[in-house]
Amino acid sequence: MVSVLVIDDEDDIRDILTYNLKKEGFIAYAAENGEKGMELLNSVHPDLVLLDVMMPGMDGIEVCEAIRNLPGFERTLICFLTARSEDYSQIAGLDAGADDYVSKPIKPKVLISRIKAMLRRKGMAEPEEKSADGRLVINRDKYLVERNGEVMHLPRKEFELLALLASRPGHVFERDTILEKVWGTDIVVGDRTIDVHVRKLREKIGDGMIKTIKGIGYKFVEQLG
Amino acid sequence: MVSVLVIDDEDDIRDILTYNLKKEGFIAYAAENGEKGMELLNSVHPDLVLLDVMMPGMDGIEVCEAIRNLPGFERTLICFLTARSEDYSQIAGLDAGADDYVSKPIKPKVLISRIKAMLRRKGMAEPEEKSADGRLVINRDKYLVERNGEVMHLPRKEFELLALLASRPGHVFERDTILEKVWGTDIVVGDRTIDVHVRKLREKIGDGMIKTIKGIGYKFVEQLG
DNA sequence: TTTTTTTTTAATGAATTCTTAACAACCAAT
DNA sequence: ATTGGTTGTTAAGAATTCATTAAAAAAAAA
Repeated sequence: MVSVLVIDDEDDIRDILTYNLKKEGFIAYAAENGEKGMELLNSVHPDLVLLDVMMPGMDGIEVCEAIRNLPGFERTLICFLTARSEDYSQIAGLDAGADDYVSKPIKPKVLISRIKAMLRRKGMAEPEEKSADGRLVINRDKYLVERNGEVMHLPRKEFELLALLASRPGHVFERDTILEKVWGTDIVVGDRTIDVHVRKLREKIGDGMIKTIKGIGYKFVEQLG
Repeated sequence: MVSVLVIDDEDDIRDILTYNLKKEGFIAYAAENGEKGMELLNSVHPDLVLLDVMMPGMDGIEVCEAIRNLPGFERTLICFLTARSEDYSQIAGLDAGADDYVSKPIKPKVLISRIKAMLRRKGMAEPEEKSADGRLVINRDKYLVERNGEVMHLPRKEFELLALLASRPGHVFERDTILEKVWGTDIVVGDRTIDVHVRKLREKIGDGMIKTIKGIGYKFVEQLG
């Protein structure tokens, strides 16, 4: 399931976009400014961010740079929403790491097709991911994990769970977030399912890598000296 | 606690920067040239390096590259200090992996805000998150509370209660408000429940942080001169 | 298909966290 | 001092949450 975060200060735009995104089967979230956007980003971990350039407070460029510099969000797609009057080349010059631009006024159909194109592109070359602490190398397209030179294969769910947790060492992922990111929103699984998968992961990658935060969720341990 | 290493050959600059950094709650170190800087880097492992570009001996660019190639310092932030006369684009062209640039003459306030922006992007703890007396850091992202460098884990209710009180130091939260925010509206708990949680918090974060306002509620102490 | 692997559930027990209850201490107003 | 109301403290046991196991169900592979 693909989730999209819309950050725009205009109420109408947010409503139109989230409505159309949901109609297309995306999970849509919205924030009215950069600061709130960054908060939501942390909690929902979207696959794509639609980002208005001109906003009061933290503008789109700043938000984009902030996202690009946030560990764990390297693979998050960013698409700028620009007013027609704004000079495209200027924005391109200020390129802060966005994946695409769409000009206002936004035609929902155009936006959706651009989004799908971005996702398609992203689906092609997937570089290997490294967890921040360097002790674990995660190879996304082969579902392989390397630990101290030892390569092991993990089943899909276990792999996705590990990849999520390891994407931000130290960050506590709530159980809901884990369910949403690994299992999706439509499928319903019992509460113990996560535990069992964590159990298997701990068995395979070694105890102590994944820590339980009782009442909240799980986290991947941070770099230790 | 965030530590910063200043590498600059001018005594005045080093003094001004370390003074301002310490005033802001950072731990500051200084070195007068690249070689000594690299030594200090190894021993103190700072979160951020402020690096003068023009220095006798090893210049800033070289130091930056050296840091970037040093295992264990991939996440160390680097910020160049550049003289206005130096061509920004040239430095940008020589980009050796720095995270930001600040032009001389350096205005401390500008520098501090740039540093905070960098830390925010990097997802690191900011001095801003500190509570009133500067000795408590509440990190919701990691569900951790840090006190005098000692990190501790709090159970959910205690954490939420502390986060609420510390969100507005000095503000008195009524017992009803606390119940509503931390426990929710539907659940009903007895009168002593809050007290017990406050008791446990005081035990863990130290007495004197949370004050009782008899007949009203509780507050987190304000900034003390 | 059959076999194997992966995923989910269910059940039990352990651990942590939360709440209560009883009483002590405190403060302000009689 | 006495009273009434509020908060502090403590310890016990409720309630919640998680770990673990085994086995069933589903999915993938042979």
